[in-house]
Amino acid sequence: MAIRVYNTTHNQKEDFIPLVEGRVGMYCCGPTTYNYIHLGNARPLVVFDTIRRYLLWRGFEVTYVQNFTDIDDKIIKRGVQENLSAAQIAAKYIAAYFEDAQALRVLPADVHPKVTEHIEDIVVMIQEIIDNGHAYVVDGDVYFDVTSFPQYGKLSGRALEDMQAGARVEVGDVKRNPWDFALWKAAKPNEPAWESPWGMGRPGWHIECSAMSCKYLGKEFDIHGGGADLIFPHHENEIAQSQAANSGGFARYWLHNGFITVNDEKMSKSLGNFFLLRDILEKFSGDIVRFYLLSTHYRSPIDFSDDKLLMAQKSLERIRNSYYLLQESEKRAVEAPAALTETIAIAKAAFVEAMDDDFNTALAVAAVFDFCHELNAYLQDNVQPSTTDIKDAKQLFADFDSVLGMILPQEQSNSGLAEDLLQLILEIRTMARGKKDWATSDFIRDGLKNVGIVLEDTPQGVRWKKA
RNA sequence: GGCGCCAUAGCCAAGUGGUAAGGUAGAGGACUGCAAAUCCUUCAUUCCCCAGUUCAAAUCUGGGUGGCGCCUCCA
Repeated sequence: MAIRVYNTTHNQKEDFIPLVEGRVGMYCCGPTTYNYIHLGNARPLVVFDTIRRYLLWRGFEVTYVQNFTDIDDKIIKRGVQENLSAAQIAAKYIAAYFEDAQALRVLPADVHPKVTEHIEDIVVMIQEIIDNGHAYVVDGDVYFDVTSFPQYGKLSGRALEDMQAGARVEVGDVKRNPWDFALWKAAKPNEPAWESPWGMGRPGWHIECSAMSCKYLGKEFDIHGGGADLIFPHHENEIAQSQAANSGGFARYWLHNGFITVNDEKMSKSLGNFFLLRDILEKFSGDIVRFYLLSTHYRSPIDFSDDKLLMAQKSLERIRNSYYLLQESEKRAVEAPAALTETIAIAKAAFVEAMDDDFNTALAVAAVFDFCHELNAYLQDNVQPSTTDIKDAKQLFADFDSVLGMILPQEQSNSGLAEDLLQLILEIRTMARGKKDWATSDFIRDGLKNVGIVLEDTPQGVRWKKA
C-alpha cells in the first residue's frame, strides 16, 4: 500500500510516488533567525521531522533540507536593538534554534543552508529568471513579473484578477504590478550588502528557498513543507521563481501544517499572542510538547493552553508507565512460548496504516495506547512472561519511538552522588516499612515527591521515577 | 469584496456511506497499611441546526447558524 499525502497543489490526498524509487528529497522552510522560536514555529519542525522519520523508518533514503533565513529586515532591526551586527544576531538565534530543536527531539536536517552562504547561487538564479523574461530591474532592485507567469496563483487557488479586485494595493511603488515581488533589493546605507550585476544589495525573501532547494535537491524534488501561512505568497512565489528559472519542475508534493491558536485565534507575531518555546519548556519537557503537537493531525488547528499540555503529560505518562512495567518484567521473564505475537503484529499494522494515511499521528498514537493496554494486561496476568514477548514488545516501542520521537524517555545520566543518596533513602524507607512505621515511610514518600521523585510500592519492592 | 477550512462526550481527539477509536476527567470494583501504578466495569441511542439522496449518513447534496484562516511580515 502506498503512502497517501495531502497535496496542497490539488487539495486532495494522493499516492506518494517519489521521483526516484526509494529516495525522497524534502525541503522545509526554516526560521528567520531574529528571535527565539515560538510554539507556532515549533509545529512544522516537529511535524516534518516526524514525516521524515517515518519515511526513513519505512526504508526510504531521505535527504532533508531546512534553511535558515539569516539576513532580512527584521534581523537588521533586531541587531540595532541588541547592538549587534546582523550576522551576530543570526548566529545567536541559530544556536538557540538548535537547542530548542534538540529539546523537541527534532533531528538535525541533512543540510541547513544559510542565505548568506548562498548569495552566488541566488544571483545566478535571478539572472536566469531575468534572461528568461520573467523579471525586470529598477534602480538596483529586481522584481519578478507575475504577469509573465500564467500559473501564478495555482497553489493557493486564486487568480490574479480576484486578488486585485478587493485587495489593498501598495502605493508609490516602482513595481509594474502590485503582486510583483522583489528578487533582489538594492542596499540602503549601513545595511549588509553583497555585490551583484545590479549593484550592491541583498536577496528578497522568497528567492533563497528556490535557489537552495535547487542546489541541494535538484530542479525537481519530492516534498516541500511549511506552515499554511506560507502558501501565499511565499510558496506561490517560490514556484514562480523556480519554474521561471528552470523552465518547469520544482516540488511535487506540497504539505502544509495548520496553525497553533490561543483562545481560538492564530498565534502570531503580529498579534503578539505568541509563546516562546523556551518559556513553555520551563514548565513542560520537550517530549510533552512534542506529544501535544502530534496528538492532533498536522493539518488541523491546535489550540494552546497549559491544560492541553497537562493532558499531554498525563497521556505520555501512561505510555511510559507501560514501558516501565515492561522493563521491570524482564527480571522475571522465562523461556516460554510467545503469547503477544499477534497483538504486536496488530499494533504495528494499525500504526503503519495510520501513518500511511497522510501521517495521521493522532491515530498512530491511539495504536500505541491500544498496545500499552494489551501489554499491561498481559504483564499483570503473567508472573513469568515470555522472554520472546518482552524482546518483541521492546522492539515495538523502539519502532514507535523512532517515528514519533517521544515515546521512550531519553537516557538521562543521574549524577552518581544523587543516585547513591536516593538508594540510601529508599533503603531506610524499606526498613521503616518492615517495621510498619508508616509515618516515616509516608514522610519519605511525600518528601521525595516534593523534589520530583515519585515512589510506587509494588510486590517486587519500591520503584521510583521522575515526575 | 475574493478564496478556503472547521463544528464529534466535561475537556482533547480519530473516524468521509454500514451502524461512534484513543486519551484525559468522572463513577463503582480488585490490588495496597494508605497511596501510586495497573486491571475489570461504567461514561455520546448519537456526531451544530433544517431539509434531501440512500436499504443504510457523523460521513454525500442543498440551505442555515456559529467559529477560524489566507488575500500584508508571519510556521
